[in-house]
Amino acid sequence: MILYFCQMNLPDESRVNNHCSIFEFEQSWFDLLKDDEKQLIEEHSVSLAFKKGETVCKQGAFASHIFFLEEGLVKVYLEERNNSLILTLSTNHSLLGLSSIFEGNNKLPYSISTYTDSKIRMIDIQMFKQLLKQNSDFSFRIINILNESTAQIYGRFFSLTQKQLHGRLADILLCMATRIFKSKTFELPLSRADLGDLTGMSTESVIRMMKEFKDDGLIDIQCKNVVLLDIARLERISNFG
Amino acid sequence: MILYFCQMNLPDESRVNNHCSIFEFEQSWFDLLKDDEKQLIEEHSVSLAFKKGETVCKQGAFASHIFFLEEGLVKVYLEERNNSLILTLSTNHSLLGLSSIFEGNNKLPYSISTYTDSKIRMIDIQMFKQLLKQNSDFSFRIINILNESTAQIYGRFFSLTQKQLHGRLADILLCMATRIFKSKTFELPLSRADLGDLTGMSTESVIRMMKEFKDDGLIDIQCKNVVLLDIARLERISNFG
DNA sequence: TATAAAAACTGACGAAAAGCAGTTAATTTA
DNA sequence: TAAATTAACTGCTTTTCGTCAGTTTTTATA
Repeated sequence: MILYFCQMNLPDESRVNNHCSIFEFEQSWFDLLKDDEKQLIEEHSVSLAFKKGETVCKQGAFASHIFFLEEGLVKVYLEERNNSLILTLSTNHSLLGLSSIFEGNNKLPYSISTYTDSKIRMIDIQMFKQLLKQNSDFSFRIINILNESTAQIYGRFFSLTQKQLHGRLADILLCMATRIFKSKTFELPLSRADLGDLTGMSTESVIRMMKEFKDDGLIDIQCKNVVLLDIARLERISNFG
Repeated sequence: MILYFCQMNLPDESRVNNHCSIFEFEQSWFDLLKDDEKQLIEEHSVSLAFKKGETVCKQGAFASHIFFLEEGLVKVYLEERNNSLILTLSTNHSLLGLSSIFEGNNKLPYSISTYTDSKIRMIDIQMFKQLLKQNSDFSFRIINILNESTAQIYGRFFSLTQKQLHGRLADILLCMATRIFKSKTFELPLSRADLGDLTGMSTESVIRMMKEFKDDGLIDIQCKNVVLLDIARLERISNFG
């Protein structure tokens, strides 16, 4: 039985929250700025259109912008030698690249690339820092955003280091359903290799585990189309590890 | 040959930085406060003495304080079921518990406990938030501190998920030498089990790897006393994975 | 629409690392 | 200072998971 665009009977966010890789802001930071500050942002930023699969910024490059994801889906990832680790997926209205606001080091700590066609506003980092220094309501909000993101990273850190493949895959599937697509049914924008980078496992293992989940009636997959069939059991797998 | 308190011929910080679990602030945040704000901090905080091994705060509890580690060595860690994962070790002058400055959630995201007798100033979190909202130089500095800590977590995240035991152990040993003890020779304050929680490996594996390193002439250990003998090779192991 | 290229998938194999059960050594504590 | 408890260590077994070497399917490109 495949449900299309089912009424969401989705897991309780607060429980999934912790092991989730997706990063979404409801908070509006822009509204905290004064009119002249808003204008400054507009003047010192441009909105660019990126195609699916394009690189937005490269780890190690000098940080020149803060990125505001107006629309799209992107991955934030570390790359070193042949290994790559996805830190978070980010959707609409995320503020990215905040980690480069660090006086000691002006290099980007991660790379960002798009999964779908995306619109990204690139905000001059010097100007952004200036606003942080002059508007404390704004910077307090940014601290909140940073802390939310840190909490997510902690959850993923725990998931990837303490759970085994079953748990990690369950985590990521639940996360996608609740956080990105807000539906039990969705079309995966990531390749199996990307799922591997996201869960810290090999591409082959991703495929094997997905097949196992399918055989067990937990999910249904046809290539990119995923349906979560038994969320309660997926949650148990996620919690059990 | 065992060197005691050798002149440090220690690895280049910038290279080790990334995979390091230790967290140390040179930056002074207190000086950015105005006199009356400093006074507020003093009035709304107490300095407590913790014995070795004591718990400072528990994950999941309501966050009521920011912790300033005036003296000592502590671990910041996640605990869930029987698993535990050390996020960072922190030494003198670290500001801890900043992650709980998050409007949406006032629960502590991690636990903290001491390795050595420690002096910790507990600062009322409401007052701390108040200062952040009114003093943007101060909150900008806090953003810097948060970002430094995030960068460290990323490095550890990468290390624990992409490297195997050799690399992870090398990472942590180099890190201790450069960051905590600032000497090739040091007395380990952590048990083998703690090293396991820090490197994401079992206690037995820690012991086995340490023995292997010893047999290979990389380090010398006698129970708690550690000497790094071949730092260049340890770095190669760290980089190679 | 044919061809090339990239993803998805499969099965066999082996390496890495955890778990177990027990011993020895080092600390506590009575 | 002896007994009890905890930590460190060892060898063996088992599990997990990655690697390799393919085939099949899908997608992109000429």
